[in-house]
Amino acid sequence: MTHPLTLHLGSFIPLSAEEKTLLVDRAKVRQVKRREKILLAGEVCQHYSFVVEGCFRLFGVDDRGFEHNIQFAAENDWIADIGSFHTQKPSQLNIEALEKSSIFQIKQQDLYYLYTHVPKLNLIFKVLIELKYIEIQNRVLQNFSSTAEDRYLAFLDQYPNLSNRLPNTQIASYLGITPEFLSKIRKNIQLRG
Amino acid sequence: MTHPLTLHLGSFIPLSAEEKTLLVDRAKVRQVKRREKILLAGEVCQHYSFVVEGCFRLFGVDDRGFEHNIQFAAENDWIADIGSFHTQKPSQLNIEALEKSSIFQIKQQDLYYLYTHVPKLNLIFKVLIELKYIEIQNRVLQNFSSTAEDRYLAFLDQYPNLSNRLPNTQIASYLGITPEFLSKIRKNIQLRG
DNA sequence: GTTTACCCTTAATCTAGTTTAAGAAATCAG
DNA sequence: CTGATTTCTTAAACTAGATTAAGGGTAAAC
Repeated sequence: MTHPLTLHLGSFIPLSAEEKTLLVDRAKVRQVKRREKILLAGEVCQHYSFVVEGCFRLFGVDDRGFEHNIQFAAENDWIADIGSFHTQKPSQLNIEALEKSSIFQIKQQDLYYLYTHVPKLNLIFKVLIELKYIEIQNRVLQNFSSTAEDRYLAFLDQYPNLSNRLPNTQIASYLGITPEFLSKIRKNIQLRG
Repeated sequence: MTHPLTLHLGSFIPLSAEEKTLLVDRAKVRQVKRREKILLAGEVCQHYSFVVEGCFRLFGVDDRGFEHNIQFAAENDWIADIGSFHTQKPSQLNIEALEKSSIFQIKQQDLYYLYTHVPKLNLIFKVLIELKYIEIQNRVLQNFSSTAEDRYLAFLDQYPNLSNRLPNTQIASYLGITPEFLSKIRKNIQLRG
């Protein structure tokens, strides 16, 4: 009855039954396997994806082939390469499921159709992008807090539910350190705390 | 005659004479001295500022008192703590003029007034935020490109005009290295190139 | 339900970047 | 124009974090 997507978007500004129908008709459900990628670097990001269940990572690969996690998204969060989606230029990033997941996807053309037929979505998605902007800016700030240990503690604080759920390799990649060094940090914290 | 602000915003979507008037009435010109701060950490960011002339930096201060530049903004660019502006929560960041500057400022309440009276500004500012999002995401990606030298070369590429204009201390703070190490990098590049 | 692939930890060695210091060069305000 | 402040460079000693390697543990998949 209550569609997860209308429930989520309606929490910003209430939506009429009509508006909900327009929305639901353009959101396609999709099951994603663990390790499956829903965006490959080189492709244009064609969808905004809303996570109903599971967990994803947005990551880039550097010149030397190392992966770097930029962002995680779990239940009730959105994931997309916002840059590629809006410019329709190839993405430099990948989006991969870290767990078996279930998502709703809205295609770029459909979102722009919805923008004109449900004008309040313009406002809602402006707010969503603002929130994502704040998230990524906090990430830049967090990277400043000098030591890797400080950054790890900040990560624990910010994602208490994800820290038990994600493998250390993924957390290390997010923090910009090696898994080995994350092990060292954990040991040091244990010895003291 | 052609106001810098309407010229800039009109380049996204043309504005009527009436819309221009509404806009210009709510944009206050301001002269800013070198070193003067237009946002202090702890304050709420009350303005979007459009740079007509001069140059600004957005920066945070870490636990140990070190400053870290997140973003620069020169002519025809906007600067604000988007997070603080939209949530109306205290900012963790500062905005400081790196040169004697001239700007137009729009207050938060005025921008929201304009959103309702000039609806297309909703769309224009959504695009502006998208562009800022892409800029900061590229910054996160750039920080991945392994060595500090690579990051410096990427910086030169991305801001060819700013690299001659900014002191090395500011560039080093943006790259996340010490000015001393930036000197070393420059020397190494010279010895080879 | 077991085999295979992934994941975590520890430790030794190594390196990119920091710190400290100090003199030379450039820039700014009066 | 000039003194004062900021900025740039060099170099030596130091440290946070990477790399490599290797053994044991855990969870996924057939």
